[in-house]
Amino acid sequence: MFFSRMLIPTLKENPAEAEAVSHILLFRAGMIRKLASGIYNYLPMGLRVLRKVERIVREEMNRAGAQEVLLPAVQPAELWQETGRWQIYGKELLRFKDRHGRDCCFGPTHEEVITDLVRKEVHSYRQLPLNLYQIQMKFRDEMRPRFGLIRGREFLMKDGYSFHVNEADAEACYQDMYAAYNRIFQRCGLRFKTVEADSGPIGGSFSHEFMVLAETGEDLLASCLACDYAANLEKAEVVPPATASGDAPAGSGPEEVATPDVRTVEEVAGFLNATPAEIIKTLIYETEKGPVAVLLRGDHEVNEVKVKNLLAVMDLTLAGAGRVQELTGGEVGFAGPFGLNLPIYADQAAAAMTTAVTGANKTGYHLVRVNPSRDIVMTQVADLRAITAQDPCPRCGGNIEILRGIEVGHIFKLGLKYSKALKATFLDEAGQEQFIYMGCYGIGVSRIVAAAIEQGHDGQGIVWPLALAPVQVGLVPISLNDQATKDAVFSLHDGLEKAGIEVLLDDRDERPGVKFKDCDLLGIPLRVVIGPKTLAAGQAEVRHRRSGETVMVPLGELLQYLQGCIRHELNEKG
RNA sequence: CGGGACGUGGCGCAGCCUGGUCAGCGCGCCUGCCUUGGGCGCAGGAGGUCCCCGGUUCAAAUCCGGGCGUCCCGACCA
Repeated sequence: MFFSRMLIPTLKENPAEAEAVSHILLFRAGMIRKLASGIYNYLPMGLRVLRKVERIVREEMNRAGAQEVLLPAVQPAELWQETGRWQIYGKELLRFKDRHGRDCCFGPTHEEVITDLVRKEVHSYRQLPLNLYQIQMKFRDEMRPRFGLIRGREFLMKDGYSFHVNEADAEACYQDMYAAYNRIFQRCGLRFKTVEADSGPIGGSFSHEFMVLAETGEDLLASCLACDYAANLEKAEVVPPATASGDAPAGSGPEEVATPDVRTVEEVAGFLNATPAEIIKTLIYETEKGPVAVLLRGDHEVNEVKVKNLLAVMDLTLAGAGRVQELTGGEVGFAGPFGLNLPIYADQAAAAMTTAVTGANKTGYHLVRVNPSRDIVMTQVADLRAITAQDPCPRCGGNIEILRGIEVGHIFKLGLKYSKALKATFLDEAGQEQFIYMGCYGIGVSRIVAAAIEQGHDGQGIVWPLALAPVQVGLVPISLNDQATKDAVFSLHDGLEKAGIEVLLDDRDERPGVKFKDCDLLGIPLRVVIGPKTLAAGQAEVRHRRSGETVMVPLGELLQYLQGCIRHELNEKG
């Protein structure tokens, strides 16, 4: 591969519109270009990386017994109406009409299509189980695409669906996929964490997400330092407080105190000379089942997913200022659990407090010396807050650390949701008609490209894991005007290619400095420099991108040396 | 969808407040010379509906109104 003939438009300056490192570097390295918000062109080098990820995913999926298919990107509305998602999905679903006026959408996911295929072709338990996957462009009309490839509207995804005669069989498949996913991300050379995830309204006993660890990740996860427990923050259980609740505080009951213009937890704490942990905050939420109040200790954060799951609601929104006034009688900042005509859900930590400060539902007033178990009528006490680094691990009691990650994979059991909606059934051994049990497994292929950069970069540019690099070796001649150098470098290029090594020869009429900069920016793992001086010594200089380490290698041993580096690097990752 | 910002040669920006003298700078690109171990130097050159529409004005990149696009924060996310 010759640099001079490739479309690799590298840039010296950062693009104004990019903020995330991966976005900036993909852009500067000439790997992607934006066509519209959240929609990108992949240029040759970017596409090569994407293909590398695809290839690893394919190999491991196939190895795990899955079969590749390719489903249509454009789907008819009828299927979505059958599952009811045509109505539910919202504006994220890109809808349009064909020339006949039929409603269509660009597929954001393919449960409908795959289930339709299977219901038509599978009728007997003898045909099951079946594990089908595809690697395909999806389109989700995100309200806010961001961070380049991390959250685009159009993105490449591997989505797989499995079909089973029963839940036990689905679970076995889930375990296979779990193992396959771990192999995939390992082979991609990523530092990642497998975490328990919220399975959402679809239910199912478990769900896992695969998170690439990066400071810039959009997701938070809790990970135990002592055992292997790790969970998405949305999911991580909080251990109930050890102190027994119900001890009445010494002295009298709730007392109203004037707290003019004191609204936030911090303000209340400061004003009453208390700590946030001695305050109960009352959040008023709107749901499709009506408004509710949620009680939390002042220093804790609500976990809305837990609240949603407890209430079994889809919509959960903090009430606006007007509604709060209407429902509590006080302005925002003075809501409390007394005299509310609402169901009250208390987090277990709030419920266990012995003496607390709450709002008085009257602007300018709070109540002190509140004992929740004695004074507050609580509809239900539950785990409703987000875990913190101060909480113990719910499994072993060890210390928890909170990490950031980028979700690159998600597996979960779908159960019968789609097979019931679409009537996908089979006849079992007894001739009984049964619904097919399903599983679902996704990988954000294009997102992995970006995630790898978020995790692998330095001041000079991208630092690819060898398995994902667009090419393995960058070959840089110091001067092409020197005939000996020119000859050496071209024959070396051919030799390496023949040996199956991916090499990019920088044959441009540029100064060495320019080539070094671009080589670093592109993140090519191994750089071979040939110049009159090294040539005279019968050697080549090999530089490792990640470590910056430079070694002189005799020309005769170069191929072997490079092969050794590549093999070592790839094998180490499984 | 709420909040904030931006839109000027391919890219990054200045100019706008205080209308004219303003279309400019750096990078990139083209030609030539020179140079060749970390984005070199010199000389010459090409390239712009100043996002769009409308208004104010003798005069608009600049002021006003509307629209479109893009980015950032938030909400949202099988």
